[in-house]
Amino acid sequence: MAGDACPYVIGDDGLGRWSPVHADAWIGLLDAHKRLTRALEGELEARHGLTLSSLELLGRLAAAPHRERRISDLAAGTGLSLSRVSRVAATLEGRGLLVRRSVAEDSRGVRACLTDAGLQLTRAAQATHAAGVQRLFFDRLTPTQLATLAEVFGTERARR
Amino acid sequence: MAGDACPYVIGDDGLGRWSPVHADAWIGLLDAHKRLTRALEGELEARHGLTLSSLELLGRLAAAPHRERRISDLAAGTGLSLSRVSRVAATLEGRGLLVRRSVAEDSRGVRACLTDAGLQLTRAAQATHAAGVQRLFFDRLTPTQLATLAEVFGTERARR
DNA sequence: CAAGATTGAAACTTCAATCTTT
DNA sequence: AAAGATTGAAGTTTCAATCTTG
Repeated sequence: MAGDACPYVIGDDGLGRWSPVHADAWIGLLDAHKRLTRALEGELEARHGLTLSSLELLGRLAAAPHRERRISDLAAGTGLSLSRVSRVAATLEGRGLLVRRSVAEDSRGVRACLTDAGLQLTRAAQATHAAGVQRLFFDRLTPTQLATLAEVFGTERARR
Repeated sequence: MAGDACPYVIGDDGLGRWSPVHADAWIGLLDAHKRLTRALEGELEARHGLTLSSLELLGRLAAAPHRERRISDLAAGTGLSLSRVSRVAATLEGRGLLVRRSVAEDSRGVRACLTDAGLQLTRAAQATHAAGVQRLFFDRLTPTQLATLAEVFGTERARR
């Protein structure tokens, strides 16, 4: 807890309140995330018919050796649940963007294999997405701000 | 999994790959948001049976004069859709945390009125939530980092 | 029994009617 | 016709079986 300047106070009306700085940082973070993901997801959906989850999966496949990965590896790598990966993969397979094949050494396993059409769409969607992130996020940061964000959230990535 | 191969960049072709700083800032932001909301929502659900959306609504009611607000005001204030507010309000009414009554001057309108039980639960849940944000977010930031985050995301709040 | 994957049921959210009132 | 609110249908995600294989 904070020592002297307790940023959180239970007011007379029973409401929790933060200092302006704390509110800007926390609520602003939530709002920014909402705005960014909505805009990026909308762009992706409109131009390529993909959700962010789909692109995350496709991107992992495109970067993988042989452009294929086990379902469980995808789940662990993305932080998505196993059932969700299974369902997204089923949808993408229905669109011909990937094919599911069994794993030779372990008959329980299933590997998702990116098709040529899938790779093509993935590249296009990644270009759209990267441009969007640049425009909506990076372009609005000063070099100093960017460095601080990387410092704060970089530890987040190292954790995984 | 291919080291830190990032699913959001174009990848092996060498096109548009982000620097480590950019990747830390953007992907770390997404990961941090996911981790924080999951932890906070889980805590809130386990201890009070509330979602973040529910608490946001209840919090607005607790802060409002007479502890009541119109459905449409709640929607506008929280950024949630009207139908979502309507459904969340129905659930909360079913639990006896609020009551819906008509608006005197405008028979189309409905106001959500916090009950005593609702106020009590709201205060408890807000204390839990605030403590969680403090512990999981603020406590991990230096004053300088906090100031920068407020600077970056504060403009986000001013926009609304 | 444990692990990999899939599926059904349920929760949450949004979109598009729908209904009532202004 | 426009605004406030609700509801039905559909999409997304999670949880809890379920099935198969090790």
